[in-house]
Amino acid sequence: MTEDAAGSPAGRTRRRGAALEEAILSAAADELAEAGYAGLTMDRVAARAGTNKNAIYRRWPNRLALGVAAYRRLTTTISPDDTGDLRGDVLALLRQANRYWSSPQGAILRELFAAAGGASELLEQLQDRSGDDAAAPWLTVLERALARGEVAPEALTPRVATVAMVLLRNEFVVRGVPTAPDDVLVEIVDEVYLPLVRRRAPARN
Amino acid sequence: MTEDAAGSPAGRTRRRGAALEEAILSAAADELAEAGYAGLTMDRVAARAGTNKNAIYRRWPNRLALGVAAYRRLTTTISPDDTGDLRGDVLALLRQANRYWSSPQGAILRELFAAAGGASELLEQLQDRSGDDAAAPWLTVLERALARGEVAPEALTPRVATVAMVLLRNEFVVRGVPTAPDDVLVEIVDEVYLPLVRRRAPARN
DNA sequence: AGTTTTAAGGTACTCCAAGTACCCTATTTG
DNA sequence: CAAATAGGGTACTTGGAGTACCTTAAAACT
Repeated sequence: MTEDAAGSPAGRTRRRGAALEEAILSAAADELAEAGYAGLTMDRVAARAGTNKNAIYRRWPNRLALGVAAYRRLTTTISPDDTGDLRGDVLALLRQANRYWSSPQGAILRELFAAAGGASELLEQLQDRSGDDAAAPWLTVLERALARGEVAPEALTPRVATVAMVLLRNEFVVRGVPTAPDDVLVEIVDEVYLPLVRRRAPARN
Repeated sequence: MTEDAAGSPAGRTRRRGAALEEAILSAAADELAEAGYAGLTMDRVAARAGTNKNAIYRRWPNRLALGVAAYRRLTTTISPDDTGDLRGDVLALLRQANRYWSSPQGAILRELFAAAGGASELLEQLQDRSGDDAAAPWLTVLERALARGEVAPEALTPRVATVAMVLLRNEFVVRGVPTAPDDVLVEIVDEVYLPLVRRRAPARN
């Protein structure tokens, strides 16, 4: 939470450019955090930033674009634990993902995904958290496991590496659960992910 | 497309109950098909059904609920081909799914999913097409393959059976593509699905 | 048949928020 | 110091969801 209206508009020099943009984004992020995307209104963002809607619309074409931009500053990075074995690492990562999507921030992310509904330019900006970039920790975990001989080398592709995460996201999208029960995570890991990535008999065909 | 306003309101006996409900749903489905969920307005549905908003709100609590109800009558069922081998069956099924999600109906489904955004009661009603019911054709295909000795028996669970479909849906949700390129489907099948379901070395742990 | 109850029809309204228009003024640029 | 740029203030339009309320047709009841 930053300061509310940044003091009385009288006693402050008029902000421009980057400074104002900062203030708007910051206000929008605060509003997002408090009320979610559904509760993000342009009037309130303007008021909170101590400016008006014009200044916002000069920078972002619409509410959604502002929402996406503001979301990016709520974001934290995740790093994979090292539990010493593949199953432990994978479960840990999946639990992190589950916690994130269950968190208020995760709820906002889901709202934005829903609102973007296929607008790829905007979805791209959200991908840091769930798209290709999110493959990195999974690949890290698999690399460690590969060194220990636990996985097949073919598993080291983004498509394969992120399967567990994708399946988990599916729970949220399709079932609308607020949080996925832990046994679902375990099931995903044991029934799908481990059998998939572990060293396996050479494919016929 | 059914008739537009069902004749002049004067020359018709006043409809009630089921008959009216039918007319509303039918009008809503037509509107959905023409304008998508985004373009579905209560006023227009009412006008098209030759009634008024009250009659609608007496039956559905809000626009989304009406949209979901109307969607269900746009829906067609899919049946798995039998190409004779597992890879062919799976690819065929996945291509069907891709075509569906790329179709206008698929676009509507995606809009509704987005608008429902976690309202489980409504999501449930959409699951016929993408949730557990959709597992049935995959299980059928796997059963056939099991009989031929192509897959491991552990693969016959909904979670495992639907992995390919879930991965494909993910492409739509995360990337916002209007349609998934065929090589993505092939990749999903060859890199993930087949290695997963095929008879495999017993898991160590 | 007449009476009561139920639900449809008609219409007008409130409410809310997005996006726009305009004009005035402070700041920067040159 | 002038011109150009961009912020501030404010009021407005638009559009659609949801509501209120009254009138009237059709059922249900007796």
